Amino acid sequence: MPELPEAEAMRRRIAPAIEGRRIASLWSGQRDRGGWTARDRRDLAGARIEAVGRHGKLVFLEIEGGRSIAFRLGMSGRLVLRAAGDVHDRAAVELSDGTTLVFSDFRRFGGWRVLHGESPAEAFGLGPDALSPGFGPATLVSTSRRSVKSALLDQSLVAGIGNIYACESLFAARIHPERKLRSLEARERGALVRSIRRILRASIRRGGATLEDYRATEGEAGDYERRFAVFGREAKKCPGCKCGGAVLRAVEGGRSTFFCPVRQR
DNA sequence: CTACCATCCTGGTTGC
DNA sequence: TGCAACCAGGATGGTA
Repeated sequence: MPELPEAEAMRRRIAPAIEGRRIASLWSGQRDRGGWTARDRRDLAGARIEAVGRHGKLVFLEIEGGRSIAFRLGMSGRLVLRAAGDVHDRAAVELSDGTTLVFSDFRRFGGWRVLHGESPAEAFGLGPDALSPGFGPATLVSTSRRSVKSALLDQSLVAGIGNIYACESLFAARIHPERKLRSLEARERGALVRSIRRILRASIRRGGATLEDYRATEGEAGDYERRFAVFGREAKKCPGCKCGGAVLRAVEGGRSTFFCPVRQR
């Protein structure tokens, strides 16, 4: 559920307390024994965290010496500053000043990895971040027969877009989610990229979205979900135009897609 | 190549 | 009322 805007909101929330500090110790919960190797613990003790970065939905600690700890948030992952010990807490990084960064993930779809020299994007096979200059209309030029919706969810093509923002961006760009990627015209690719950028930025401005599984109860919750045009709004009136249609829900690859069949062609 | 399926996991919801 | 079945969702790996 945390997509790019939620990951960015988390990054911004935790960064000031972490950047420039040193790692004191690494903790993991009972069910994640082995989550840190002996080598990790040895190598990272005392190491300085230079920055908190993000690429797509990945949030990572950049550590001196070209190392990093990358957290993939999955469905319900959160990074919060508090003492570790809740049943859903999976890992924690304790800093020398007493601050603790906790990775809590009650659905356990997320995970974390320590990287030595490799960039997080490389390690996880991610395409360009959706808000970076590396992502543009050219990224969407393709011969692929798959749908534009499934392409947007492919993190190796473009990183950061999940089900929510794929639906919202396609609605904004007036493109039907089941269109084949290869069928998009140049102006549609341009419109889609602009919609993606605009919506992701707008959500970041509001602190991301907060819903169901992903509740930022331990931090300040964003409220961008109130701005959703189609996501989770099945059978409700299509907003933003006078088509008079209702939002439909279709299932593709076991995943819900929300769209307006009148507005999106 | 692509579409589909099950898998991981848990809490909330639905059905009996 | 109580409990079991079912469902959602991101990523992955397997199969048709």
